[in-house]
Amino acid sequence: MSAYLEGLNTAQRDAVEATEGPLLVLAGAGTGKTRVLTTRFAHILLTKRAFPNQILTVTFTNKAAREMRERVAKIIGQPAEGLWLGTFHALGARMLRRFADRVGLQSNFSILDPDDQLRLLKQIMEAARIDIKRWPPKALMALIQGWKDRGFMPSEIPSDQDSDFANGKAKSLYADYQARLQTLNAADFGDLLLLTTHLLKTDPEVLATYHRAFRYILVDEYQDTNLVQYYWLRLLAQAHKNICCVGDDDQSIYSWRGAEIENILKFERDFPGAKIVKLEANYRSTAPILAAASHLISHNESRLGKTLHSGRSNSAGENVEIVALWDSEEEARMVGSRVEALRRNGNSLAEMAILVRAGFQTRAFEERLITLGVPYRIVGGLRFYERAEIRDAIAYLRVLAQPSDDLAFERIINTPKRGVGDVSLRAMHNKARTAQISLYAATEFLISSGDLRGKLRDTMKNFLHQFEQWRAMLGREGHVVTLATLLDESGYTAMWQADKSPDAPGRLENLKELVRAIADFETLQGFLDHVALVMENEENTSDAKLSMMTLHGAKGLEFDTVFLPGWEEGVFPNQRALDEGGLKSLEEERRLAYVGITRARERAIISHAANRRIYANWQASIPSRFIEELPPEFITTSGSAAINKSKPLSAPAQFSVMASRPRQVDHSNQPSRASQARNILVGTRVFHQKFGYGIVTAVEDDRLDINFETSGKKRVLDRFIEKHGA
DNA sequence: CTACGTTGTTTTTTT
DNA sequence: AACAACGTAG
Repeated sequence: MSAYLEGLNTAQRDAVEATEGPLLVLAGAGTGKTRVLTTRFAHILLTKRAFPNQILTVTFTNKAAREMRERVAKIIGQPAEGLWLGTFHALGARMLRRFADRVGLQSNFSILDPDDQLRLLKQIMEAARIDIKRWPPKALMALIQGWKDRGFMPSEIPSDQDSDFANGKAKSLYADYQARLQTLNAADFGDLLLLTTHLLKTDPEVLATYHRAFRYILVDEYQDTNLVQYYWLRLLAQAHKNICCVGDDDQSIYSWRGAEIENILKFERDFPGAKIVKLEANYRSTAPILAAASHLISHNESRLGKTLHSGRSNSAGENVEIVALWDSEEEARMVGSRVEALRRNGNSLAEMAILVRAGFQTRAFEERLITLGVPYRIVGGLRFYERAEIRDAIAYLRVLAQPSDDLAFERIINTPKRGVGDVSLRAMHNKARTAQISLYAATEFLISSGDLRGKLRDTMKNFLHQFEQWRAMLGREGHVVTLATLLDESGYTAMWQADKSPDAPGRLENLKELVRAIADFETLQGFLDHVALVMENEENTSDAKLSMMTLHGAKGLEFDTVFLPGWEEGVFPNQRALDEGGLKSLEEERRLAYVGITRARERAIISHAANRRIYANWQASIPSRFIEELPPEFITTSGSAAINKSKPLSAPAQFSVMASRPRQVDHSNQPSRASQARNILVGTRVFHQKFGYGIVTAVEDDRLDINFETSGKKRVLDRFIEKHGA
């Protein structure tokens, strides 16, 4: 047997070796899915079934694509270049650029981000005299996205999929929007797939081109595909039928973004003669964690049904913990002290994560971790390319690359301030509309025609002249120098230098980083594509930090220790999801819980609080139904608000009383051991529930002066502190 | 054009 | 409660 096949289990090897015909690999969490995918890729190459560029490999995230590329390179022993390996959108863009003229675009079309889309839609709605207050543009954007996700061009929307948005005008607004995109020479994310699919469907030449190109197709995370992606794949696979989809129906958590769990559930029907391989041996987690996850997910109806079993030789481990707390603050304290305890036992922060259902939950933990001085990072906050200064700089580049990019032009025409107000801008818009030209061209026209007068005329003339110089420079000296020059000469850098807000220096730093980043790209177009499609920030992962993120953000990751707080009805399962999607959503929430638990290698700590602050006021909450769905023999329950079944501690009464006055406990931050023997001297390192760690600087009876590490000097009563250093 | 007051919003968001 | 986005006044 070939070396690369060794070490695979039987199912994995089956999945690798079944190269011909359709194959669905149902890969449970932690069963070696990526390994199978990359080994399969290598196997096809090494058995000489295809050349590297004849394999189409599709992922959802850039991260997954990158990982795959690295692993493939390792196996084939050379840098994996010229491959068709990337995200659906990146590959779609690549195809669309090649055949752009067939859908009325030029191959250098811009890719709009959601922000641009929204502004454009707003303009279109205003032009159609639609009341934006009554019909929010955001809703239209969602509607159009939904249509695109399902593969409908404006003319193809079936009547039962139409909407009564804006009294039934949605469809025609969608058509207006598409027409507008075409004149702007732009495409949105949805178009990258919608238009390529349309081409594959209607243009035999395009279809034949790619049938010739791809002999094998590999798809990752198939459970997350939406309808267009499914059509796209089916059209491409038609010729050779060698399509291998890897996925896990139990980890489908993006239905609200158009993902169709049906795609994976009906794979056999879609691809006749399909083979199915199930990967069920989990190499990641301990037996109790697997048991908990499996038991929980078995409550779902619509699933293909896999049973994970441990493939680990040392699968014994701690039970999954359920900790019942009084309120969200106590929950944060519990997590904080557990983190510290684990750390003292030699566990790295890099191997711990707090996974929450919704972003607002991170706040309590952040506060606590800051107090304790525990380094953490929030994964999935504002991304580099979403920052205002970066988007501005990129808008400059977009206008440079394509003067007709009106959205970019509009963004920067008055940034920094050039005295262009509503009135002037409207004049430009008017000209552009009536003459069917771009804003850039319209401005040019208004300058030479003399419609633009006085100071503004000079400013604009200079502005456009600058662009021409930069464009000349781009050809002469390349994009790196040009960007740096442009930022200075346009006055953009100066604008932030003059800004005295505290985040201005950081923004300038970001701009420098952007100039550094652009150097990695050969062409300006290449960079702009990267920016549009690979929106992510490389973070220095050098120092170990605890990770905090949403459950959605955690998919595909794993940690030794996973904290799963907020398992309360309403929060998780999320009430709004339940209201909107009923049973289907409940099942998706349950899959989310499954994803959360299966992130853990060694221990999972689930918690819930009896009281939680929602917006302004406190609300009593009850434990999540998911907790009852865990197997009792593999869980251990504890915590101050635990309902102790052995003692008759009438829980409901306790809840109702306390729920009415939750603040009462909130401020009684009593340390747990208030009456321990005191032996505190000047210089002792102590801990205070509210202020964190500090050194005692003076002692006076029961009062202590303490210099706290994070909150400075304070005088506190000695019963509020704990000696540290146990 | 900017500043201030009012209003609405607050689940998840791979591209 | 907190904050962003929007509209109106200066």
